[in-house]
Amino acid sequence: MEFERLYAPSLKDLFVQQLQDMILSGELSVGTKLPPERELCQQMHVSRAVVNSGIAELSRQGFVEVRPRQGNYVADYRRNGNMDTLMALMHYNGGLLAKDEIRSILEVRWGLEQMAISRAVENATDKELEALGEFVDALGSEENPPSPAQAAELAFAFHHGMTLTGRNSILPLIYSSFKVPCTALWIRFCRKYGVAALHANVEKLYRCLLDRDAKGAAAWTNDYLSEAIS
Amino acid sequence: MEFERLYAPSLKDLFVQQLQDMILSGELSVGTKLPPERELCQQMHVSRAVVNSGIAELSRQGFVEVRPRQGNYVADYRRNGNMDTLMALMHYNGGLLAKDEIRSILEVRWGLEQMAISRAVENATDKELEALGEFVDALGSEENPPSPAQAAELAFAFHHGMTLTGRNSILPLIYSSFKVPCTALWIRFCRKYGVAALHANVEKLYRCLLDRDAKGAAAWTNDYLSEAIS
DNA sequence: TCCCTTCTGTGGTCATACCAGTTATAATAC
DNA sequence: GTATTATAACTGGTATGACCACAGAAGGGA
Repeated sequence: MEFERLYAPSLKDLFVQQLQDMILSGELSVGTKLPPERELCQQMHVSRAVVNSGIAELSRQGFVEVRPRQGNYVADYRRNGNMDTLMALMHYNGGLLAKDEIRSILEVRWGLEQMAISRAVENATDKELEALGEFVDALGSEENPPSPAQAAELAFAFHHGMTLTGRNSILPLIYSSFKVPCTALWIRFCRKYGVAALHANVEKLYRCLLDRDAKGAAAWTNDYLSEAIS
Repeated sequence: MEFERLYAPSLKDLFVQQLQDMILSGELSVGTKLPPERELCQQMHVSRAVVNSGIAELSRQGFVEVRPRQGNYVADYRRNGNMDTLMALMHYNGGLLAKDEIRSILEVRWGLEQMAISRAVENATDKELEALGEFVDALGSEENPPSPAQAAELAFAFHHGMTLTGRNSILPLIYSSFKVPCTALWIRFCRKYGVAALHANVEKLYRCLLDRDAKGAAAWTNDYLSEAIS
């Protein structure tokens, strides 16, 4: 018996979702001026605070451009979007990603991964590497075999931990921003090839780190990600 | 005569800033439990709505962890932060960046830039490249020489446009997230070496794109960024 | 024709009130 | 005395309504 976690959406959430639907489905095209907030309130039977905070969230996600005292406009989220836009797009598709987006994410990860590895090989202390090993062990644990979701979480913890050892203060922040899409892909990977395959992959990378083998790690990245991209 | 743009901070902004100060200065250490929102209201003489929305923003920025119906805790922003954290840190320092952070940003840009270039060389259409040329021209315009701020804006538009030509839907989103720190660094660069130097740099990259010269572009990245890092 | 004033509409902000879940405590049954 | 259950207090979550400041249009006067 497994029960999914319940989530009670607030009026604001519903408002945001409805506008996302309308924008992403093309019902509201880029550049369209939205009705005034007061009008939206009346039509949707909510207070203005709901609409206002909802619009603010949509603005953060790059779907709407707010021009104070002029009006709200549908923005070009493909062009001016940010990481939050990506999250919203993923959530909109129910956590699923289109093939094209998967490729894009893996390409970006390839770039970041290479840098993270080279920095980690150079700068990580033995103690830090030891701490990383615990994630690898947990991932391959036989008495407590992790579920795909837990495995993805552990893999993320490992990679994130690796970025922390690299003496680059920005990389962990970016990696954190990427947490949702990354774990989604790892879960996908586990369902397809099994948790053991993910463990083997991570362990191979971990060995390279322990051996301070930058070339091997880079080669691993190439193999693993180029395979996954195709 | 130059007048800076005025900003009228709201109560929420002031609240957020004060807590950022206290956290970043170490007055509130990681893990500390904040007083209940109602108590903060009384002490700071504002309504709970101000405190609540301010805490929500701090939570987005990774400075505070909200545990509903339990309390608010100071979070480990170095470990669990995201891009918003970086923005907040920059803003906190008045747009200035520490040497270490500059190096970090340039390193990350190095990784992303290489990917963006290789993708653009492969996929950009002639028409798209032509459109990019306008940014280069504007950057080097003699009748309307841009100010450092405008030049940085143009350089960003060029690089961002380049990512758009690469048929990778994620890269532009990341690049947009990076807009603030990137432009800050370009402004710094212009003040140091002049707008013309930035123009020369961008034009060199543009030539490589026109010639579909991936190697040359990669070499340019290495030269330009490794020089800037040191 | 131009400029100034006035008015209307817009989003920005805030204080209040109520809701729901957590936790500690006290009462109860065994 | 201990375990269990009911209760109350406290916490953050949310919705509402009202007021504010500014942009832009409309109108009147020089």
